[in-house]
Amino acid sequence: MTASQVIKRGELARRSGCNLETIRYYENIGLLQPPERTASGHRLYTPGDQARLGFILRGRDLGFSIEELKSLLSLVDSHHYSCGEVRDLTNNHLASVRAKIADLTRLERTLADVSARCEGGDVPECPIIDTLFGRGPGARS
Amino acid sequence: MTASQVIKRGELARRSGCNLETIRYYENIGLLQPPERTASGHRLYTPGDQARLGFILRGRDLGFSIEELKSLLSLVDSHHYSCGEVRDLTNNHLASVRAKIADLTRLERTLADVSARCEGGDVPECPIIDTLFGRGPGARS
DNA sequence: CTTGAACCTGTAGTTACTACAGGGAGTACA
DNA sequence: TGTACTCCCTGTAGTAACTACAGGTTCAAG
Repeated sequence: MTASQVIKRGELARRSGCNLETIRYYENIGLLQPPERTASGHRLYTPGDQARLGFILRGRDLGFSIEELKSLLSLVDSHHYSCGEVRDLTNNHLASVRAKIADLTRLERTLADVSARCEGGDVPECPIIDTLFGRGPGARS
Repeated sequence: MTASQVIKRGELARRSGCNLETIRYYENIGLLQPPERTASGHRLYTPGDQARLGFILRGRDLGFSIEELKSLLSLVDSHHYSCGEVRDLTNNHLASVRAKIADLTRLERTLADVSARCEGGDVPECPIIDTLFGRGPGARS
């Protein structure tokens, strides 16, 4: 490991695009392992650390939660993970993403519907307000 | 206002389906106005209060944020709101819901894609892990 | 040798709640 | 009248996933 491959937190933040504080946060919660330090306490990140942060950031972009990423990383760390375990975790996450899309799509339809019934303009009668007060058409309760 | 129309917090929670503590929370942050109290300090909610909570809960179900609900309620409270203002607020919210759906749909495609490339089973090679480490096919960086 | 950037630590703020601890009030029953 | 039990009161802490700040070292350049 040559010295040039080892970088400090600011440089890691710049290279990875991750917020400086977030890197420390990931260490605090155990996603990143505590890196080596200089004599005066500055963190030194190896290429391995950098790859691990990349893993975390890509996982985050895919919407994995911290807990899911911990599971994924502990599988990787165990060195005897199976592809099947990883796929199960991914498919569970995929299912929750699909559930969220379904929820939001229902919401979208309702909102578009209620907005379409609204004429806009300067009048004080508003079907949206009526809906929210439960006195619109098709109101339940 | 007859006494039977005025209810306490527990009853309001039961009738509205809202969590007991959430009612107090909505008062603390200014969504619900502080209700009348008995001599000993118990809150008494009028039908007007009950309608306002209903408004808030329906708005919440439509995905409006607390801040958006505050805006909506202050329009209603002003008694000279226009339908146009309400519709603008709704359409902004609708746009953000659509943006979320678009984000999640992209996510869903990527996840489905990467999961499909995964054979599962007991092997230690996994395209999902490879992707997360940035060494899968089509990896950027 | 001094300035300024970068680093260190712990802690507080964000959203929208939910839950709990520790106490006072209201009501039913013996 | 006592007491048991539920309800209500308050303030505070916890959740997810960060982000930001204050107050204090350390490093690197001129």
